[in-house]
Amino acid sequence: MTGPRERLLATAVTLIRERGVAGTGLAELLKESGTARGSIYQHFPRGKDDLVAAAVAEAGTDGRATLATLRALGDPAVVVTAIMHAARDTLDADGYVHGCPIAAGALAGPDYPAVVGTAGDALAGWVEELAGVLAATGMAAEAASPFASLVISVFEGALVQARASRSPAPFDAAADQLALLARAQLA
Amino acid sequence: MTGPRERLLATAVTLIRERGVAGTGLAELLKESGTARGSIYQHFPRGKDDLVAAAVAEAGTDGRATLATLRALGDPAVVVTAIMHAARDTLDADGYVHGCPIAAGALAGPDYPAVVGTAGDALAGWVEELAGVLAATGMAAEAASPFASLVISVFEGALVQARASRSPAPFDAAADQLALLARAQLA
DNA sequence: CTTTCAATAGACTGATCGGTCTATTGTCAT
DNA sequence: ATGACAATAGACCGATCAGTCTATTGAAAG
Repeated sequence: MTGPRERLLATAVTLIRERGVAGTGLAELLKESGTARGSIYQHFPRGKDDLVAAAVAEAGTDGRATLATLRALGDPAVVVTAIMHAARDTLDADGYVHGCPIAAGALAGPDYPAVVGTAGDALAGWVEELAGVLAATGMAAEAASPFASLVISVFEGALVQARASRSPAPFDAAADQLALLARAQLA
Repeated sequence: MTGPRERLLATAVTLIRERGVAGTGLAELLKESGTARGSIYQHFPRGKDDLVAAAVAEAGTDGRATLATLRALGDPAVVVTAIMHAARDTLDADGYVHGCPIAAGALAGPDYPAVVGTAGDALAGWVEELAGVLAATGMAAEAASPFASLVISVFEGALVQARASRSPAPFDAAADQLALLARAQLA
């Protein structure tokens, strides 16, 4: 088994995906992760804001690594459809319970300044990574960055819409049109 | 001055836009709105879940009415750029403090089932209204609905991204590319 | 005038919040 | 073996949580 730090981070990611930052209590986090209360402040001296910010950062780098693997798909249109379909399938298999931990962090509000800042960094990292993938698979450098930003916006927004309506439709609609737009960007 | 019900709803919308549903306490809501505690349960017998759901519903119909006015713009590409620019300007003037109340409701989690359901209805209403506007301004009926869904996704996602990074860039990137895609849908 | 009831002010509940503390156990490296 | 420190278990703190209650005021309708 891993240490308490890793357990806390992994459990925090799961809980904020479901309930948001303010909706996640430390008691539940400790019980769910099987960790002693003191271990929080051993690893995150500034408490919940620190802990959740670290969890968001970890989820951010994980997501970025996943984006990097899409380079192998070779075509921008295929890359964006793969992102949308993966999100749809994950959400559907999950019962529309879990959202994006980065979005949860971004909307955490003024009580959690470190969390919000970290979420901003994570999203910027995703856009940067995706722009690199798109450029490497044939998209013009000037087009890649704004298009990557758009794709991340679509991903986050479709996730909100899909969870609220308990339907994968927003991702299906997005996949087709983003593929069309990706091909238009190439010409 | 309006009655306590209207004050509660308006204040609830403002607070959940900033802090989310779980992050908004009733004590703050009462103080901010200048309302007696008992008035909550006079108008919303089931408490916070009911009250916030009503606030989300109200914000949903307000937003839908705003979308309806965009019919006057006459061109789908102009409609979508107007949405993105309006969101950008509002957010920028606001200091990136307030997000979308419907998104806040959609992510409220299992403690607020009425809120999440109402947020889903509100988003569906937005997509429906926007699809009608796009169809009325020249877009093919089959294309209008998925494109409207995409625009709402972009709006919600760009809002998350913009707030986290305190930058209007996501909306600017989105406006250009959605206009391009709108024109491609017409051909 | 009287009845009715929304609205107000505020005390009060039990539960939970995030955070601090003590004491003990376990596990390394010296 | 000893010292250092992470990890655990759990009591404890003041503050806040959503929700209930009583008492009083105000205003409109009969």
